[in-house]
Amino acid sequence: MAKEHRSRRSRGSLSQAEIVAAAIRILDAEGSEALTFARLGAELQASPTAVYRHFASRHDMICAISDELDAISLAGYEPTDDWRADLRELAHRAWQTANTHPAAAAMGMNLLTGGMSELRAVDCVLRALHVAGVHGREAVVQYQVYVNIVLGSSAAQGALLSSPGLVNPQGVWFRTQVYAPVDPAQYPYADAVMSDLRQIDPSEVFSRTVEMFVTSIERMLEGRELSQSA
Amino acid sequence: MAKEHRSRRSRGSLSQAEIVAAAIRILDAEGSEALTFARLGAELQASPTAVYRHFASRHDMICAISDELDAISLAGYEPTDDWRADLRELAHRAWQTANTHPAAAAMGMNLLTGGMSELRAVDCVLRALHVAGVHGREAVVQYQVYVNIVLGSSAAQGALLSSPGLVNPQGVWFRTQVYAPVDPAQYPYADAVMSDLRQIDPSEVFSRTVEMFVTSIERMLEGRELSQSA
DNA sequence: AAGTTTAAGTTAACGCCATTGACTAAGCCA
DNA sequence: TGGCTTAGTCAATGGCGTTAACTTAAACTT
Repeated sequence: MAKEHRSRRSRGSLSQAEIVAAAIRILDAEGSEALTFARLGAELQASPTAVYRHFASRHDMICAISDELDAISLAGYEPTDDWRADLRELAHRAWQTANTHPAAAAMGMNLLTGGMSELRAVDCVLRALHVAGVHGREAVVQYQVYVNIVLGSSAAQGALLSSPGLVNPQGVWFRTQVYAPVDPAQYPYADAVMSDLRQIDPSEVFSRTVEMFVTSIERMLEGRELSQSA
Repeated sequence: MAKEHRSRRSRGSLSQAEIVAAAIRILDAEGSEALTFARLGAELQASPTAVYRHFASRHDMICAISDELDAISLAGYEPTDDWRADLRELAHRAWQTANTHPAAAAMGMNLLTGGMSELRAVDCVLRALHVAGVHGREAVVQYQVYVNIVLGSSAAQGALLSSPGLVNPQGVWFRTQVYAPVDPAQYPYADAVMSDLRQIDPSEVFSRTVEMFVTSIERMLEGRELSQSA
């Protein structure tokens, strides 16, 4: 029963990058509740408090994790001349990341990380808008709409996938707590489509949302041409 | 220094409704970190653990708070025959609630509460879509898009308003942590609009997003008419 | 109305967690 | 080689959600 003595990690063997990688491993395998300093220490084969030499607080670490999600999403991305394809691609990448690392996405994807990868992501979206012909203040507003939509939906997807009890074996979602003794006639519209509600494909909803955005940009550009020719 | 003895609360004097009301009061005044069982007990002038007679866990209580946010948003809402106005009105109400109770909104607005008010909200949105002429599976998908957008944006707004250090005295947002030593030339598009980024009006972004949704429904209906006349 | 039952409110405790301060030793520079 | 800096470690702390056992007042029974 003697506590197994761990050899002290050599000086400089830890880094923010390694800690973030370990954290994501834990989140993927055991969910958001498992991400504690104790568990992190075990994963790193280091003292639980060693992390504090690299992050000021848990929140700081989570921001770094979130920024790493941005980095993962952008890895290998190359801008093109097709702004539609770029906006779809960037959205798709965020969505993919949320599906690959749901707990991490639920935890940090709607946070402002203040990190380099987030800045790069901002730049990529703004570039696509610029290529489309959206500039200045308008670009910033549209950027914010896009980010809200893409990151909001992705974070929600992460939460859905990583919260046990919300997803059944077939992978479709349902409500844990049934709307108890309610008169169905009181909520006829909800009642009528209850069965459909359980069978929504989240990725279809997401791509619809993204298409909605792309179309709205197209419309804006069309409107601009009209007013120019007038 | 003797501990002030509180007279025991009489037997049925606590209720889920009163607890939720107290919780929202605390969240509004002191932010999400202040919502502890101890603080809640003080607010209710009751034992911290008394809450457990009414909610199975903290998470259950938060779901109830979230459902109350739905109730607040819907209070006084009356459906009309104008589906556009109804969708705007419902979105505006959620947004208003997020601005009035930011910490509560940040905490629970993208949760599935399983409560009655959520069900009523679902019914209201589906009704508006039905009036518009969107039914069945299509209605469910559009409903989900709408909910993701409205609740996602509102929850993000709540998080923004309730996280200290993200909002300056003038009310416009900025990043706490500046993107440290980065070559501006590496992210030219982000760099070019940095000053604009700090001056976005979130409510403008929100109404743009809602208009985008309404317009996309209109377009869908137009397309439907075209294919019918063909 | 008296006795019984039930459960809401209380009390005290437990275990987990993030965080801190003091300690240790490994790499670095003079 | 010897001191200095600091990453890694250890031990302790305070706050938190949660639980079990206890109290007591309302409600039910006959």
